[in-house]
Amino acid sequence: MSTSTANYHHGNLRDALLSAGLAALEGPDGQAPSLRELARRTSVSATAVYRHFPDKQALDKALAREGLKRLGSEQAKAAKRAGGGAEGFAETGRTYVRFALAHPALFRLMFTQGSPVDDTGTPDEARALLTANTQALASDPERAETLALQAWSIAHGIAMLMLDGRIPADDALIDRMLATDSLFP
Amino acid sequence: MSTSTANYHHGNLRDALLSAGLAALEGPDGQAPSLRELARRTSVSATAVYRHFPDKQALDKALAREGLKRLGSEQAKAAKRAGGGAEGFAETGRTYVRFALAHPALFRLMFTQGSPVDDTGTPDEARALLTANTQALASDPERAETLALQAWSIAHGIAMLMLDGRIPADDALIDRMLATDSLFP
DNA sequence: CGGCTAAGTGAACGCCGTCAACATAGAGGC
DNA sequence: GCCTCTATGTTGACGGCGTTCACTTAGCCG
Repeated sequence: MSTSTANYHHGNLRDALLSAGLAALEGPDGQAPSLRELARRTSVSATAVYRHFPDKQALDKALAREGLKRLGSEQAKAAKRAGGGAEGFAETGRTYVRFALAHPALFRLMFTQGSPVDDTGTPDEARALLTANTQALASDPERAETLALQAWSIAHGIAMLMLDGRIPADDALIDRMLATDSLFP
Repeated sequence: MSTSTANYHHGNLRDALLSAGLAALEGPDGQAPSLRELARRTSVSATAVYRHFPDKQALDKALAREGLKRLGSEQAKAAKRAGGGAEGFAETGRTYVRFALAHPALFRLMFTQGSPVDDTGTPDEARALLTANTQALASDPERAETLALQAWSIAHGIAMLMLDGRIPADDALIDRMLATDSLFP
């Protein structure tokens, strides 16, 4: 979120709404908050929201973008902590799944929200990490791209299946499923 | 009452609602239909639905169950057509992803709907196939279970990322990503 | 044939997202 | 220093949603 400070009139509503939204998404209900609920929590009328977002979807998209940013930064931190390389790459995968389990509603929102084709050319950090890591680990660039998509898919699949209760949300299981030597010969 | 055919009174509403629901889920809007919308399409008042389902979620669950059944049967057919074995197993994966792309709203509903822990002990066909295939292909039973979850996750991940527009929904790409020799050494 | 119950109806409630019309606070030109 | 202009807020209303309640009806069973 941006850095602005003053809450002069009623406040810099945009940031306040995003904060309230992120807070609500961490709530125990696991539900995406409604626009009216967010307005209520910010002590503002529902229609005030429309001064800052054209519609609810735009608000959701902004929340999703913030979520992506956080995921990327956590992954980068984890990879660095692991010392980069293959082990760092593996750590980004584990972090991906753990992030989903730690912030289920936010994670869902991040991917429910429309395709990111509209992004401004700069890919998010998570994606950049993925590309960089796979290119470093594979010789052939085509093989690198396939590897990137495969790695993303398996992490995403594990995350989703665990969120949906299809697979036990077990930390040890995450490790076992993502063990690099049992994947990608 | 006879459970099957007649639409004497106003019809066997339950089946009619499920049919309408499945039809709506195939629609181009990619949206899950509302309870009222389904009632309208069945020429019945909204509250009539509550004679057959305790709430909307129960209706959705019934639709999800039907979707799972169809997926399982398509997978079984595909595996048989491929002659079983490793190639048959690979074919179930491809079929999984193609099913998701062919019926996006239904597929989403199938997994959005609460955990199937409440099922009656008999797992769905898709799951049974997965277990059987992996047990046949791996020696160690623990390795078989891991393999099953990994295979499920990567197929599910590809499906979801393609549905969400994160990855191009390209048939050739599905094949490339699921190529067995590039996964699972 | 008459009553019982399963299956349908309509009105109403409190949510939701959104629109149109109106209010106001603060900035900036005169 | 006042006055206007605009950005930001408010109220009220609309139609749609899921759900509850009180009511009607249709067909079976004794």
